[in-house]
Amino acid sequence: MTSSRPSTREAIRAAAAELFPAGGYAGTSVRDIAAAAGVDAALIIRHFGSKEALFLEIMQLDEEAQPLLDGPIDQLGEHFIEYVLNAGDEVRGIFLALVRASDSDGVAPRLREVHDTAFVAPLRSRLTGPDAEVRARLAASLVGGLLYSMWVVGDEELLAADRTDIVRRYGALLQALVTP
Amino acid sequence: MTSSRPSTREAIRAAAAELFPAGGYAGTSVRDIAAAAGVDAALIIRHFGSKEALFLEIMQLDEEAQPLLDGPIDQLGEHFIEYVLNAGDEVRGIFLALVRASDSDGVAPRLREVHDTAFVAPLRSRLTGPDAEVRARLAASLVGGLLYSMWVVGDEELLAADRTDIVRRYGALLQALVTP
DNA sequence: GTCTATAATTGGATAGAC
DNA sequence: GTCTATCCAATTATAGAC
Repeated sequence: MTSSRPSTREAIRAAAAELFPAGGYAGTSVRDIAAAAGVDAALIIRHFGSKEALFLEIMQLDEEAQPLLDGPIDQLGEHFIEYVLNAGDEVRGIFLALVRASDSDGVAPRLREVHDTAFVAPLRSRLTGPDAEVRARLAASLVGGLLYSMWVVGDEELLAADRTDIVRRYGALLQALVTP
Repeated sequence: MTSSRPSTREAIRAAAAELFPAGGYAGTSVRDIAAAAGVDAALIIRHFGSKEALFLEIMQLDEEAQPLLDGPIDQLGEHFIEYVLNAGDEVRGIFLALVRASDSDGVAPRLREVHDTAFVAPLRSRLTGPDAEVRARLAASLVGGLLYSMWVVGDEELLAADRTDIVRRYGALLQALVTP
């Protein structure tokens, strides 16, 4: 609002959003971000306070990234897996960067938060029954496990496999937690 | 073999095996390891070549860490989940440290290797059918997802939940991939 | 084999001119 | 708001005495 040139701050944000997931938190220096953004390194600290503050400001999910869960309950499993596989680089990048930087005290709570809002809460909202809480969290484990093996581990055979087959098979497992 | 005092090298190994999983790769300095081991920092480089070489020498699974898979095939799901939950700090520590350091080019292949030998291969060996390969890798995703949510994310409700309940529920999902 | 001292680099963050 | 110059701390790794 007070800025006369909004481009600088946005350029830093855009560069950070690209470099942090690619190179990791420790592997991405403030100077790297500054160079990619075409600005001076000092401006990053001046605008965001610290490297970690910038990281945490970028690595969060806005409301729009929440998956739609309007569909029929008996297809929730497949639909959610399909969403996770297609949900674009943004969610995947945030997930990846947070997981790999989660040994830092500052980012560990953020990973919990993103995991909760992206996986647990949407599933929890549509589950019923006495064990809904545990089932929702196991469901979130299952979903996170797919992201883990494909993008953290980088399982080549899984990445090369037929996506509709994965959606069908893995979605059926998720469905078993949703409607036991 | 050539060393007159095997204690130094072992002391370094022990300290590294404890500090790396706890503090992460970037968060653990050579000096930290040296202090914990009660040796000089220069000896670490002299004995292992580099920090990364030490990390990679520690963060691997020896054969003994492989789970036994002798039991009945129709209880493999529960047994494997039970193994993963109880399999001690060693496997968990290696898994954790590798996941969080997997943005480095040097450790990414090692994570794939450990994931393969600890999760994929044991399951793959007991699966039959045309889609055994994909099913084994989805099963490994499922298993890794549980470790992810409990130990990387640190889902408190899941950690506090009844383990036998988790084994029963999550094991049933794994079983559905083993014997469809 | 071990340790002291230090090199050589890189990092985040700051001060102050413009 | 922006940039130049720099500080200061921390890192891995090495050289050489003992």
